[in-house]
Amino acid sequence: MTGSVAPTLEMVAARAGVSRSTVSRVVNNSPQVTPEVVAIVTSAIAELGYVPNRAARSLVSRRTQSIALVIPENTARFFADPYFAAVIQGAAMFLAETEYTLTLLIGSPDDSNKVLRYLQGGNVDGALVLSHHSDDGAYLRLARSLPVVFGGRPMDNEDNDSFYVDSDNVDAAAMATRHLIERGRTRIATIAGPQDMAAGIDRIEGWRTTVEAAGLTPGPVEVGDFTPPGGADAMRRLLERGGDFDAVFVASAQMASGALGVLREAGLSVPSDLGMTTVDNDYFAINAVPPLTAVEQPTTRQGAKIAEMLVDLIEGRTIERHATIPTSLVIRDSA
Amino acid sequence: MTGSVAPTLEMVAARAGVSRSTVSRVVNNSPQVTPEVVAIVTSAIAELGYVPNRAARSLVSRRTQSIALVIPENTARFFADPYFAAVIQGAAMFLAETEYTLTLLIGSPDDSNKVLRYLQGGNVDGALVLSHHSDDGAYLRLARSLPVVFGGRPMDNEDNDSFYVDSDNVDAAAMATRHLIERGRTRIATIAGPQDMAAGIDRIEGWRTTVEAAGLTPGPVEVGDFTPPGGADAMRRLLERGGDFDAVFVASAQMASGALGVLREAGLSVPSDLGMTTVDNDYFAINAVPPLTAVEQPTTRQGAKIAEMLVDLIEGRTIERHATIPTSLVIRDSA
DNA sequence: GTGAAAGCGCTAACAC
DNA sequence: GTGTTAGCGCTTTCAC
Repeated sequence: MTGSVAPTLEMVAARAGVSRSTVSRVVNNSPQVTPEVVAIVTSAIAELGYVPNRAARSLVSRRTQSIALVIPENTARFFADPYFAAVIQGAAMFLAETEYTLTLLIGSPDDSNKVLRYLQGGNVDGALVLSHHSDDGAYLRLARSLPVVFGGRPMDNEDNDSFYVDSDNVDAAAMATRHLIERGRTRIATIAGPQDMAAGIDRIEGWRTTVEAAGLTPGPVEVGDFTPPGGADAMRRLLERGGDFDAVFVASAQMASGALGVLREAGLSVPSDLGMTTVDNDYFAINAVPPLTAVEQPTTRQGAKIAEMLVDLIEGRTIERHATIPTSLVIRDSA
Repeated sequence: MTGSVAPTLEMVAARAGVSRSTVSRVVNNSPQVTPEVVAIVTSAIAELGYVPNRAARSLVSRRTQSIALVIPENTARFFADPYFAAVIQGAAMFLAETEYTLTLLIGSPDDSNKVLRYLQGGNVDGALVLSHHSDDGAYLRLARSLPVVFGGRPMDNEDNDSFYVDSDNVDAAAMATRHLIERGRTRIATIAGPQDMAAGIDRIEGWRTTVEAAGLTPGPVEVGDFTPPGGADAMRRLLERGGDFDAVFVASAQMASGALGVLREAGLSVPSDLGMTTVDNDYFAINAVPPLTAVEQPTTRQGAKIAEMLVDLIEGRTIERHATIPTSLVIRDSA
C-alpha cells in the first residue's frame, strides 16, 4: 500500500551533487545560494518529487505549520448551522493559500480536556475557536500560552483583551429593527437568541435601543435557541401572550423559519398581518415563504479574517485585537 | 506568548527516576512494565502535564496519526451544501474518539497539485475524499500509494476497486418515485442531477426503472446542478415543454426548493396540481412550503463510516471495499 | 557560498 | 522488566 518511500532531502542532495544543507537552503528560499546551484537543486527536487517531511521539519524548527479549528463540544450539534460551514470554508480557503494546514478539533464528550491537552502539547502553532456559548473560560486561559483568535466575541467577565473577529451584532439588529419602523410598524416584538451568547445579547440590545430611540415602547420578548423549533416555540408563546404587536424582529433566520410555520398554522400572513426581519442571509432566509428581509453577515469572509489574524499573530506581526465584519440589509418580502 | 516550554519525555524520566524508554513504554501502554513503575511514571506525567510531541513521535514511527479530508476545488463552493457539513461532522466526531486528527484540505486554485503533493509527501496516514464530480482520476491514482476512502462512489471507467461509502442512490430514487406512483400519479417527470456525478446518474436510473416497472411511460427529464437556482431553471424548462405530467421526482431537496418557487409563481400548487418527492431530508426539505416527502440519507453516519473504514484500512484490518448506508422515506405533505 | 556536525523528542532493537 | 544506543529527516550554527 505504501508504494515507494518518499524521497528525502539527502537523496535530493546526492542527485544534485551538493550537501544537505544546500538543499535545505534552497527549499527554504535562502537568498545566499548561487542561482546555478538553485537551478540544479530545484530540478533534482522536481525529478524526485521531493516533499519536505513536516514531522522532521517541525521537530527542529519548533513550528508545526498547522492551525487548529476548535468547535466546543456543546456546539458540535449545531454544526449543520450554515454559519459554521461558512466560517470553516472561509478559514480553510484562506489557509489553502498559505503554508498552514487546518486541523479540525471537536470537543470529545468522553474527555473534555483532550482537546486542550492537544493544543497545549505544542501540536499546533495556534488555534481558531468558534465560540458560541458561555463556556469559553478554558480557551480564554489557553490564549495565554498559545496564539488564539476567536470567531465571535467570547464571553467573559473581565475586560476583553482576547483576539476576535465578530460581526456587529448590535448594529445588525438595529438595521433589521429600523427597517420595520421605516415600514410603519410601531409595536415591535422580538424573538431573541440565548442570553449566554454574545450574539444573543447584542442582538436584543440592538433591537431595544432602536425601538426606544424611535420613541416606541418595546414589544414582548421571547427567547429561543437559534434553531427552527426554538423559533417556533418562541412564536407560539408570543401569540399566547396576546399578540399585541404588528412586527417581530427574529434574531436568526433559522428561528424565523420555525416562527413562520407557526404563523401559517395560526392563519397569520407575513407581511400583511405581521412584518418580520431577521439576521443571517442564509438559505433559511432566502428559501422562506415569504422570502425574508435579512441582515447579511459575510460569514465566509469572517472565517478568512479569523485565519488571517491568527497567521499574523503567529508570525509576530502587529494586529488589532478585534476586527468587525460589516453587515448589510437585504430587503425581500417579509417587511 | 509561548509561556513555559512543553515538558519532554526526558523530564518525566528524570522526575520519575527511570529511563526514557520506560516512560515511552508507559505512554504507549506497553504491557511489560511493573504496575508500581507505571504508577510512578503516570503521576510524574500528570504533575508535569506532559504531552507527547507528535512531530518527534511520527518522525520515528513513520505514522502521523493524522487523516486528511479532501474537498476538491470545484466542490469547495458547494461547501454550504448541508451534505458536506454533515459528512465532515460525522467524520470529525468519529475521529475525536480515536488517536487520529482530521486535517481539512481544499484544492488550491493557484496550484492544483499542492494537495496531492501534500498527501504524497507522507504528511498523513490516509485520506478521505469527498468526491462529487468526474475529476477523480488523480485521487484514484493516489489510492495506490496511500489509504484512501471516498465519500460517494468515485467516477471512473475501469472496474471500481476503490474503497468508498455511498448511500444507495438508485434505491433512494426508486423509493421516492414509487411513493408518487402509490399516490396515484401516472405521468412522472424528473429533475435530475448532473450526469457526471454518480448520484446524478444513479438517481435518474432509479426513477426510470421504477416508472417502467410500474408499466408507466417516463415523463420529461430536465437536468439541474443540485442547487436551488438550478432546480428552478429546470422546472421552468419542464413547464415550457408543455407540462404533460402530474408529478415530479426531484433529485435533490435543494433543487426541489428552487422548483417550488417556480411552481408558486406559475400558480400551481403542490400536492394538488403536482405531486413532488425528493432526496435529502435536510432543511431544504423540512422547511419547504409545503414540507417535502423526502428520502433520508443519514449523512452524519456516512461521515462516521468513511472515517471508520479509513482507520481500519490504515491499521491493516480487513474490510469490505464498499459500504452502503441505508435510506428511508420520510412522508410529508408534497405527495 | 557551501559543507560538516550537532541535535530537535521520540521509539525500537538489543543488551542486561 | 528496564536501560543503552542508534537514528528518524530536517535546520542551523560554525568553519572554511
